[in-house]
Amino acid sequence: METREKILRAAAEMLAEDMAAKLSVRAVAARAGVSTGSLRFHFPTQRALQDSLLARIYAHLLPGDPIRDRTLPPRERLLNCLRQVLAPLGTNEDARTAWGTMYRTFIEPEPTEAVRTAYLGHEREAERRVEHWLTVLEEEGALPPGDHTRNVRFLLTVLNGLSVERALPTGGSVLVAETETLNAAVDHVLSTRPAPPAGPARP
Amino acid sequence: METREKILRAAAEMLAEDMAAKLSVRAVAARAGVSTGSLRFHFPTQRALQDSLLARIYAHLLPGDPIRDRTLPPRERLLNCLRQVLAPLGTNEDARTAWGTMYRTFIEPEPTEAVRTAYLGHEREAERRVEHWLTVLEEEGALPPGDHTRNVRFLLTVLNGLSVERALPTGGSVLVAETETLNAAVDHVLSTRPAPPAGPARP
DNA sequence: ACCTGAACACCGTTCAAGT
DNA sequence: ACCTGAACACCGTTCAAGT
Repeated sequence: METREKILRAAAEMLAEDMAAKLSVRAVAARAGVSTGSLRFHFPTQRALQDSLLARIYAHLLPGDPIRDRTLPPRERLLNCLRQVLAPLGTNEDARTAWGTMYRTFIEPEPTEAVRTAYLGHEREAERRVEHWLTVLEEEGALPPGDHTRNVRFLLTVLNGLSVERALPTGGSVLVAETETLNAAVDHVLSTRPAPPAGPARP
Repeated sequence: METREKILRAAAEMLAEDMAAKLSVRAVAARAGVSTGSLRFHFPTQRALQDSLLARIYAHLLPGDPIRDRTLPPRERLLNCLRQVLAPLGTNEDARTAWGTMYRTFIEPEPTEAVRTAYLGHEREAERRVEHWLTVLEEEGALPPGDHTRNVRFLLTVLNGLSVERALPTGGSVLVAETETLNAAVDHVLSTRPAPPAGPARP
């Protein structure tokens, strides 16, 4: 087996055993049975390793890419992408247990460096996905060119809010409220021009 | 000046010069002109230092009753109101324990009728608050008259998202990301006319 | 082209020792 | 009670040297 693959598998194993595993150069290299230098040869930076790993995991977890479906208008496509993030959460019971593991893994324990970097890995992967969608829409001209990080953060926060609301007790229909809020968020993103290179706040 | 104060100021300066400054033990200690041991004496952990710093910044940032303060433009007032919701959550440690009780109270247990109504009470109270703000802005003409429930739900979802993000491990500065997202949300609300009586989506 | 492992410059935290 | 600075156990990255 190629070294690169050995490294990725070793890292994946460690992550499977503990969602918040440390994944340091030396730990992964030792587990894979290679040297730190070799690991660095294949993954020039620690972040590169984590990104490759999470990208692989997420790819295996949810295929399909509604953003490229040109038969639908941009708004509907972005909406579908966002829905695809929420879908695996389920509703009620499912969402509650999903949030249970989320809570126990990343909120309840002391935010040690291990926990922190594990979470930040997931966060970066999520950012990359949303960024991808916005980039596609930008290429089509549905979104003005520029820096999207502001909009990415905004959408991720909305998704976070909606996902906890799925786990919380609910009054009426979650789904209509969710759709309305998603619509509002997408509206906002599709009607703002991206931020200029610098500046503290306010588009 | 007391050492503790010197340390906090040194850290504040460094953060002022560069929002993404490193704030390592040695860097801050050197800047403050104290030893690393002394810094550890006043702030038992690096996180303790960051928490004290952020607490001070937020405290300095938040005055009282913001929505009626006609000296500020509507946007800033609504922004301050939203911040005032997030403020008592605290950051890091505080936010984590706050979310702990939230989780154990409303998510973990079976959503019995008792749990449900208890939560819905809180939710309605939050809705009433936000509704109040939007009504004030409507009376001033900053917001077109009509039904605000859509916008209320939207803002509450954003607040939910931001509040979990406070409890989750954090990468860079919570402050700037939070401010930008709040700005985006307020922008959206202040630039939409309220929805007509019925219809599935899209203003 | 791939791999090794020592070396470098950093971390945060601990702790005996001073005042 | 406060402060010092060395020491410890870790990082991620670099790089001359090997195959």
